[in-house]
Amino acid sequence: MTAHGWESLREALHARIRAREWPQGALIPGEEQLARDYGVARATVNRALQALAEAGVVERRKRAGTRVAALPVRRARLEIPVIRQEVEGRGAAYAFRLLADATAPAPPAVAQAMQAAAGRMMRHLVTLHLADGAPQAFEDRWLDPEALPEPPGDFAGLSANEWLVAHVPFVSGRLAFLAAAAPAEVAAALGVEGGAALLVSERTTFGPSGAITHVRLWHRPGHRVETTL
Amino acid sequence: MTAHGWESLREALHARIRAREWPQGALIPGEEQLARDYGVARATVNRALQALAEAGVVERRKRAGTRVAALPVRRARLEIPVIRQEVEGRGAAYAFRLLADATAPAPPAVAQAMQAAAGRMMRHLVTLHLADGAPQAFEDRWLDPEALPEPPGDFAGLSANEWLVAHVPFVSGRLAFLAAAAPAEVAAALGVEGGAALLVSERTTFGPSGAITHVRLWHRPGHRVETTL
DNA sequence: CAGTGGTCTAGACCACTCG
DNA sequence: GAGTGGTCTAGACCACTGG
Repeated sequence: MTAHGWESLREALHARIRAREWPQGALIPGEEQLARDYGVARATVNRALQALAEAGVVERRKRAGTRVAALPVRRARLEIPVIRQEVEGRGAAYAFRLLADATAPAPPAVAQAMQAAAGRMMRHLVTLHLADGAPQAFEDRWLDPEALPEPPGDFAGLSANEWLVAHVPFVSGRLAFLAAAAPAEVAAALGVEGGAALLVSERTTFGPSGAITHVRLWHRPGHRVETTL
Repeated sequence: MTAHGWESLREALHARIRAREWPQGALIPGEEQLARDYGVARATVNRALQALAEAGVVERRKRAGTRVAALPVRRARLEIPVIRQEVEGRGAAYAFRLLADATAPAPPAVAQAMQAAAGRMMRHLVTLHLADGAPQAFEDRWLDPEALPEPPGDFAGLSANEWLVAHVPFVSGRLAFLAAAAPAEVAAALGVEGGAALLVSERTTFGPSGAITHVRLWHRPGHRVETTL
């Protein structure tokens, strides 16, 4: 019943939960009680329980106490690197080609994702990312010029992604992964057959004054997004 | 320069970082200094900085101090629900059909992912998950019987996934998302055309005594894995 | 070896919310 | 209204690691 640090205390409590000492949904003792039981300060118990709550093992509510989660939800941490970093991290040379740069009315799906009026004029950028000359990802980006604190200029030398992370304060964003068959334009750029199954990541980024950009990234065949739980 | 809680302190420091007061890679003041500056206890500064570190905004090392991260890596938290929960959370009725249950030598790819000897005999389960009777996901699971603390019995009434989360202590796992064209068997079960682009999640779970199970989950067309950043 | 972050303690106050 | 978790303080010790 002794624990020296909050991590070992977390393990001790986690073990008791796994052993069904407290069944699913059951109330476990309060922080003060556990602090006495284990001979530690209440703050230490608090940290251990917060870690378990963050891991989805328990649910905590004021006044109601701490309960064993009915069905444990796994939470994974996903790291989303800038493409250039990902490529260079593999020891490959990064490059990109700006395939198109135009101003056009945003398609309905994009406008909806960005919570903007349908048909709003936005900057549309199409970029191909390369690793050692081989196609890595096909990027389709819509950028709301009104949301930018300063005009970005052309994106010939610096990718839009990197310009944005350096110049626009980030507030929140939405990210989704899905699978889709490659349209002809994407397939041609990536050098795959039309209709090939590709992993697509969609990202909408919001700044202080609303949506900034919406990106659809078609990854090369075989690309995997990996994480540990 | 006053901050009342660790969250407002985190915001204050984040704002100074975004304002380039400390450039990328720069060392920011130590905890003790910041505690004096803001008139709070060092523990409060510690919590604020730990939150920024977890968000990828700063990097902290003992002795070396806290630095502004060179390129901010976005970290997203993915919640991986049990399929039944996901379905029922949408208000649909969950069901599953066990399509196959056999013992067979693990294919090389599976054995490698589970860090087991090639050809090791494992239990192979094929399951179709349904939401309101409509196919939701096609599951291909390999289960190492040696890694289980107790024999699981048949999985006719309780899905293998739920039996495992309830009976096997979880240590770590690997999760990957990819896109793949549906093989004939999967396409038939999901009611889609062969070769359709499907989102696939692969998961390998490790217990105290090694790999427990390896799962390949073919999601229905249009399925998205979403998160916020 | 010295400075930094990591952690723990004992005590306190507060916000929230359940009964 | 009362009990719970959330947070803060002031002080302390320690592990790690860069110079």
